[in-house]
Amino acid sequence: MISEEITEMLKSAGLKITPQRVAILQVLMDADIHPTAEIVAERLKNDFPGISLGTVYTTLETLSQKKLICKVQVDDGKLRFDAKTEMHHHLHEIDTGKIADYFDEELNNILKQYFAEKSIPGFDIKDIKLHIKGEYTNK
Amino acid sequence: MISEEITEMLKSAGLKITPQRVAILQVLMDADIHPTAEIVAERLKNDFPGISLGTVYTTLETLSQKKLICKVQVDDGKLRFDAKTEMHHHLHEIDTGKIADYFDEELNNILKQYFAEKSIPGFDIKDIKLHIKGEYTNK
DNA sequence: GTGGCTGCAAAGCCTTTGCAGACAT
DNA sequence: ATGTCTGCAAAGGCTTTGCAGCCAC
Repeated sequence: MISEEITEMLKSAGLKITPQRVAILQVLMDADIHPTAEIVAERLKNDFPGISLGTVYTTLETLSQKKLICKVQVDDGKLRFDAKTEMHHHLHEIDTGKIADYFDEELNNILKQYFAEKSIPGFDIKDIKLHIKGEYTNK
Repeated sequence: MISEEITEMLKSAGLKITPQRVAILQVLMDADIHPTAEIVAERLKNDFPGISLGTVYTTLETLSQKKLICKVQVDDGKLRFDAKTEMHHHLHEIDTGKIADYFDEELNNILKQYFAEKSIPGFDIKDIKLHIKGEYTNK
């Protein structure tokens, strides 16, 4: 994603544009996996040698509150972050604890249709995410 | 669940039968929500005034390794535990952070059939769990 | 110029670990 | 009898908080 789009995202969320925030969002959007705060800080070390881990934490929290990113948690106890906002699902690799994104439009349609017909009494669904646990067979 | 069944579960997992372990499993199985270690300890205070929080943690970890219970995590950063072993799903109430179980055999069948036909390349699925986020409308 | 943001350090909280005594088998 | 388990306390790791100086606006 190009820097101007990121700037625009921050601006429309009512946040000041700082180099750190732009860089943190950039890292998250380019990330293959769902990084922890520490991983984000690590990847910023080249461009921002002086960046503070505390700032990364607070920035991620801020972005999360503004709904620009999401928090993700698995059973390893560390908080991870996700810049994807479209409906998607997660593949948990049991051995390594890694989480990959899983996009499946056909599945989304099945789920939407299912819950359109059969709603859960008294519960208003905002989001559905599949957590698919398993392991890679050959690699 | 009656105490003899719990004893049997522990025995077949190769664990020694101690009053603490039986009580912890009992609490988890009777729990309406998914308790944290602290909540479990709290509920045990009546019957085991001297029980240690550390013991609760280590016991829950042991039970989890023996697959008698599962770890559950949401975005509040606390580890929670679940004694349900059948396939089921979770309703996250956004406001309160509470997690309720959601059983739906019809949905399970749809998911099983879907992934039987359309497998994910190179990925061997062990478990599928829906995390349904939303809020209760009227209560 | 002003309010918000960063960096740093300290504190906080949840969880794990180490060890001595106690217990289940 | 012995190997495991409990309780306690200390340590550990991740995250939050407080504050002074700095920066975007």
